[in-house]
Amino acid sequence: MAWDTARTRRLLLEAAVEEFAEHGPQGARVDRVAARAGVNKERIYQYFGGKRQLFTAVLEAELARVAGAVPLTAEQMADLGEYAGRVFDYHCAHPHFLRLLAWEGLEDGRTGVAAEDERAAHYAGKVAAFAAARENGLLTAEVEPAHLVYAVYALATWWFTAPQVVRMIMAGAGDDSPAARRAGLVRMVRRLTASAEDRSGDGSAHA
Amino acid sequence: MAWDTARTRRLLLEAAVEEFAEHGPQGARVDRVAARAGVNKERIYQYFGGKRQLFTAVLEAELARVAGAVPLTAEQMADLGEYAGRVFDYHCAHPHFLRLLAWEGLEDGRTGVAAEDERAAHYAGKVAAFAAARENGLLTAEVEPAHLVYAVYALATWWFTAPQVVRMIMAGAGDDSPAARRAGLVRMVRRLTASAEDRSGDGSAHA
DNA sequence: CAAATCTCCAACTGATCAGTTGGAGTATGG
DNA sequence: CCATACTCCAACTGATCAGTTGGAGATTTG
Repeated sequence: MAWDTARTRRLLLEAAVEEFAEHGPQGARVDRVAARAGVNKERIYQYFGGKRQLFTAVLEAELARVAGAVPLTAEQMADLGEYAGRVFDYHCAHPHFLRLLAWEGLEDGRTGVAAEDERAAHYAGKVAAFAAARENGLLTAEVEPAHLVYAVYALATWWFTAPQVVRMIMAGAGDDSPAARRAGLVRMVRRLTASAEDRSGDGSAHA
Repeated sequence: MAWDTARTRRLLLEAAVEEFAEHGPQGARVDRVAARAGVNKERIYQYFGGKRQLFTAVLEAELARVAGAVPLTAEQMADLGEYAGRVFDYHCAHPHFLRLLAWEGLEDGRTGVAAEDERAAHYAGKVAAFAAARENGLLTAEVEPAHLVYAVYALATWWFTAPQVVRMIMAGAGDDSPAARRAGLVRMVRRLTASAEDRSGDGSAHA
């Protein structure tokens, strides 16, 4: 049978995403990654170099996936609430990513940030789109575009980043389903980003 | 000289806060905690039981501190933007806490949440205060009170939770000082929480 | 088909670290 | 002033784990 090194590599990377998302760069066990992949752990050193590099590879792979998955089109720009909703949906469906990001944040300073240039460019694009929308009157001028970008991501993702706190906050509330969370998120982002003209309406002008 | 066991305990706890905030429950080293405290590590097992229990003790101690530090008074309730600003200020001054919380969030599910009942009650109090303010017309009725509580904390704390992402988002922006961040935060929370009457004004009615 | 190369793996190594132990020093109570 | 109990510590132990090695088998190439 022909060798399929690409498959072995892919199996290892998939296993590593799970392992690192679950346990973080410290808690992840190289042996477990190999076992999950059904491959000898020595392959990790051949293909990736070591645990550290494997983590970076995992982060870069997931970063690439997420960047393409939730694009910010001109249409999205007209209703940022719905855009935030889609970001929320993505992370509901792929809970690994924000865990990896959280671990990266906690390691921040100790090690460099993966793929920093591409990511910086990615976010610069978002900020530029927000700034353009503000020029066109689609977006409030009361708040800095960069701060609005911050708010959209903060509101869309904090559910996943501090799940234990969210659970306690929502404990009393009646409906705490993902759908209810999403609806609240969409409404909040609309309120936050709506321009003055839109705001004169009923607050759900975009619906 | 008289024994001062309380002091030894306190030294260990302070050292442990630093160590756990920096490296997390996995990465923290018992030997390092003892060295920082200038105490033999065996004391940790006598006073706290073990690494795990020490982490819980650390979390509970910090939780107690933060709960008292940023109260939500009736006066605060009238300007939630400023309340969010004070939460932000606290975490600027005490960066340990949110790191501990982030680690707790990542461990969520694997181990129980520390002091869950007190904390749940704490957040229930916030939600109740928001609900009351809504009745009084101080707060928008468009969004669930619990979701507004979520938003205030998400917006006030995400700076610290995903510092690497925030850095990239803010890269282009001119002024990215803590003061600028705080100002943006205050304005956003006001926009988000203002009731319909307030919103008819210029958006900074609370200033 | 033989030499060179690649894939795979079990077993090993050396370092690290949580947790323990035994004993020496120090206060306290009778 | 002695018995008891508490405080402190250096050295040890056993487990875990990242990373290595040497070799067995499969594949390619000339």
